[in-house]
Amino acid sequence: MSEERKLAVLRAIVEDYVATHEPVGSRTLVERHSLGVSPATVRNDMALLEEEGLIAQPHTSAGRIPTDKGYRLFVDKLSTVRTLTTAERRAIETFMEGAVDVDDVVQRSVRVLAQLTNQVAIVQYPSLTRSTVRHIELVPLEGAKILIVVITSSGRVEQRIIELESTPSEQLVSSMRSRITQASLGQRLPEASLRLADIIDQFARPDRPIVTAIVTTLAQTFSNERSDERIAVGGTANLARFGADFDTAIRPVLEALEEQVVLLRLLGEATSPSLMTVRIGSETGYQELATTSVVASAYGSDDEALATLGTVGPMRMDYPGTMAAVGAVARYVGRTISEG
Amino acid sequence: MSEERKLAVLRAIVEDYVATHEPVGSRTLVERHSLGVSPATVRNDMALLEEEGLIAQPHTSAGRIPTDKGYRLFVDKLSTVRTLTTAERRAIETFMEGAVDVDDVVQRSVRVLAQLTNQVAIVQYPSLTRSTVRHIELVPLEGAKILIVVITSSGRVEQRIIELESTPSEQLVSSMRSRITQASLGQRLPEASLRLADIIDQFARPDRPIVTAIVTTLAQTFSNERSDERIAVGGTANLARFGADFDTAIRPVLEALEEQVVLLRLLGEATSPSLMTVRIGSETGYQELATTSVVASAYGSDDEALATLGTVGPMRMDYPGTMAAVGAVARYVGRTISEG
DNA sequence: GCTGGCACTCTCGGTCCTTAAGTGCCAGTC
DNA sequence: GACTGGCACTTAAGGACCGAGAGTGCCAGC
Repeated sequence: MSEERKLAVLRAIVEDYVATHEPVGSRTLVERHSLGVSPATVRNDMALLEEEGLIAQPHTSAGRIPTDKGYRLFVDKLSTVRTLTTAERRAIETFMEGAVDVDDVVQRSVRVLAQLTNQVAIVQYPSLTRSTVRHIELVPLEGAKILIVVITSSGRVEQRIIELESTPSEQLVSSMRSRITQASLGQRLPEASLRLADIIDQFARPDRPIVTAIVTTLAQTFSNERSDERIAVGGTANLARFGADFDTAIRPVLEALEEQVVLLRLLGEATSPSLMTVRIGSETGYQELATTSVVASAYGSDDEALATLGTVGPMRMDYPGTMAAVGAVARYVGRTISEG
Repeated sequence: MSEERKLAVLRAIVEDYVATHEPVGSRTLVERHSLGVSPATVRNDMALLEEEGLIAQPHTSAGRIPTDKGYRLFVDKLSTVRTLTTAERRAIETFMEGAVDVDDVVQRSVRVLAQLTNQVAIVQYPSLTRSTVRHIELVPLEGAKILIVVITSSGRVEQRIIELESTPSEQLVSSMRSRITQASLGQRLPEASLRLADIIDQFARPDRPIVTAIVTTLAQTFSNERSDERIAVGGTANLARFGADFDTAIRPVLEALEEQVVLLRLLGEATSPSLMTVRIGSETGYQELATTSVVASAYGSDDEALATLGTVGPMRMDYPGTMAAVGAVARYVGRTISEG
């Protein structure tokens, strides 16, 4: 009894099942892969694999399919990392080049990822709370309105227009601008938000209502959780490829896609860039997604993760290919965004 | 032979079929609606309606279902306009209140529309080419970079950051700002784009490279067709309610939703606000959407349409209810956006 | 430890039949 | 002349049945 062969059998089962979408039996397995043993031997191995909970049979007389645990082992130990073909690399580049701003980068990346993987692609917009303040601008508009613009290190530009109770003098505006800049430049947004509270006292009492209004708006913008939760989704039409098991495979995914909270949990926390997460079936933590897997990766600049992106697809997916695509797009997006 | 009764029968068929999703026969029709005649009489009417192409039977021994033409007649002549319940009105208000900017308004409206109609909702972002320039700002950043901000009458804020070949003097910046403002303020974006070309000559020759760079970027931003095509989609999970006819009803819609061009054609041109379009089945112009209908309405300020929004759903939908919801949301969004 | 052989199990795809729903038409009635 | 009751006809849907095919588990032998 060879332990290696047992794992080779598991690998063969996963690969065949992913390719054919049909339970794979001992005979076809021997035919397609040169295992050098007879079907009967393979059957013995299969019995053991089944005992270990790595494969299962849908019906007594059917072939085997991998279980969550089987895929997990496959992903962890058995799969060989695939690199993208040059055609695929070029596809990413042509698709992404010409993006004019961060929003555009995100939207294009969602499309290219969906197209590469033939799955549903999800891209989280660069996190506000993780980026730093690069520039702050106050622009008086007509009336007593003022435009507040914040540019972050991730290239994101947030703007608010608010109406003040009276028109501030040019001097006051420029004084606010410089003090606000001084307090927040280079700071993480949450910290900047804290620091700003202090500067109100630095202004003359009559000016304080105006300063307060502006600082409050800024603080809100900095800690805007809504922006942190923004997500782009694409490739839903690929759900059609899941096969006909509509209720088990498609409806739950569609429902999950409508729920931002669920999506965020699926993508997971962005820790360090180039960190790849694979959640298989029940590992997603949602019972309805028991036949679904999620491949996600953080993206960002060299040292720091800005957000995450990934794909949602059937558990029986091409893991090496998907992981390669997700990784490549994440690297590309990270580079593009940190370049500006 | 009463012409009125014939139409009453058609109305009853549409209403019943929409409610039950099953072909409706003469017996059940008489039972459910008090038509005051016998099934046999209804059968005669049905035969005539079928001759006119208003209803059809899927199989010889089945009941009748409305045809495209039947729904069309129903929508045009037979349906009574429904008004929203106060609960529904309140739902719109609570959902929409607290929107911080235009993007937020659009995203919220898509959700509320999907929820009200139980269908897929589509909202086009306010058209850039249809709005006018409200404010333009040039903000020098560190290095030779400059931030260009455009605020449009629809509340949309577009911004670009470009790198100039050299740092412009403060004087030049303020001169550019005022001339650009003068040339474009209040103008439609496409017109503003044209006018800007002329102001380059007004500057001294050494400054022209910088002016040209900025003006070119602005012109691009003004005529940015990408923004004109931006669309938000929501409620895809409602596709699950279409029933089990996956290939005919769900896949085509998912595919259409991925194609912005198709979506834009479905929504149609925004002409005047409060104009409602209903496209039924083959009227959509796409063979794949033969069992699908689109209800769309333009929205905008009182006198002018900014963009369109609507829903995509099964041909067998509750037309009065959907039209009421689309109309109400369109009015609400139009009001919100034109207010600021 | 591997293999061939064999009995066993279970799904899948047809076929056949019955049931139920609905129609169209005709002759009769008000 | 318009409506109605009755009746023969059509068809889809659901259930029972059956055979074929694929695959397994196990055992005896090499």
